[in-house]
Amino acid sequence: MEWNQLEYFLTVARLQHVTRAAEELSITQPALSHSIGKLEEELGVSLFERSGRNVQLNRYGKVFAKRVEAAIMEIRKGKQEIEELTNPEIGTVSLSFLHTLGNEFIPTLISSFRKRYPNIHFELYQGSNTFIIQKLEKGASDFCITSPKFDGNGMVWLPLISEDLYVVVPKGHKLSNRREVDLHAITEEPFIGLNTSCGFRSIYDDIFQSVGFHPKVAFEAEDLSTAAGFVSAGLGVSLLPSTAGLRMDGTSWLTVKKPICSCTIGLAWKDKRYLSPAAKLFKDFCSNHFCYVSTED
DNA sequence: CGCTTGCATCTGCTAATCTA
DNA sequence: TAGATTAGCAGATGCAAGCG
Repeated sequence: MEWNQLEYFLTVARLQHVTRAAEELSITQPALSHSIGKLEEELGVSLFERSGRNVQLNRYGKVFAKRVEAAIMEIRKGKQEIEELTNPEIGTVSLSFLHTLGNEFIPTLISSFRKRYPNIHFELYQGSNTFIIQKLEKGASDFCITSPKFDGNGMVWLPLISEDLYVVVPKGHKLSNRREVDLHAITEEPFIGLNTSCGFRSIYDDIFQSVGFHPKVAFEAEDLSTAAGFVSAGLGVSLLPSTAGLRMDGTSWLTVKKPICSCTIGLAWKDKRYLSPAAKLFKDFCSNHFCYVSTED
């Protein structure tokens, strides 16, 4: 059974006229008649009711036509999907990212990219560090944008930008009038931390370990904005990046004089996994767009 | 192992024939 | 007489065997 036999069959079924079907298919009428005959022979049943010059689908033909139509539609859809995936101009990039990057960083990045490649679309997933890394591991995302750096298990991580971290205190706190402080200034303060599902947790753990003390954790929040909200409510102090949306009323942001506190946001992907041309374009775009950071690392 | 050759099969053509 | 079917032919393609 050949693809063209099925197309010939559907054309005759649609037009109910062998000669007109042959004209539409740009073959001779006998060739079409022969092809239909061979198909019927292979199936072991007649597909058409022939009365004189009229050809009409019989009940076998109707059943078969329904299935052939569905199969041809599926194959066409498959071809189209592959075309979309492999054509960089009309492809899709699947990207997962941390909650806190959704306010400004990701929209700005995607907006810049789409100015250059307007026909490339994005599938976006937003969640905790654990969630987005799982998405990448399972192949549900082409990339994830996260912090801190993670590698191993066949992952590649490209640093994009570095963000300074600030000591955040409630307005009216004894430190709130200071512009900068040493990290040791919050040794005895109730600290609003983050739970381990948040990637940022390991960043401040490393920083506190490097300075030789552990903060007195009062609460562990799920994400950065919740932590900022707790500080705003006067429940403690925290150490946070100056990400858009975190600078709430009722908080003061103090530069950390010692040690240098920063975090790097990067793009991660699986090294050996196939990347569509559209995904490669996005990776190259990120690499060029943020090259000043990449070259520093 | 790779290239060539010959046979078999398939597809589509024209011409002839059949049928309503 | 128009349109469908059949017969026979040519070209294209696939496959297996033979050869270097």
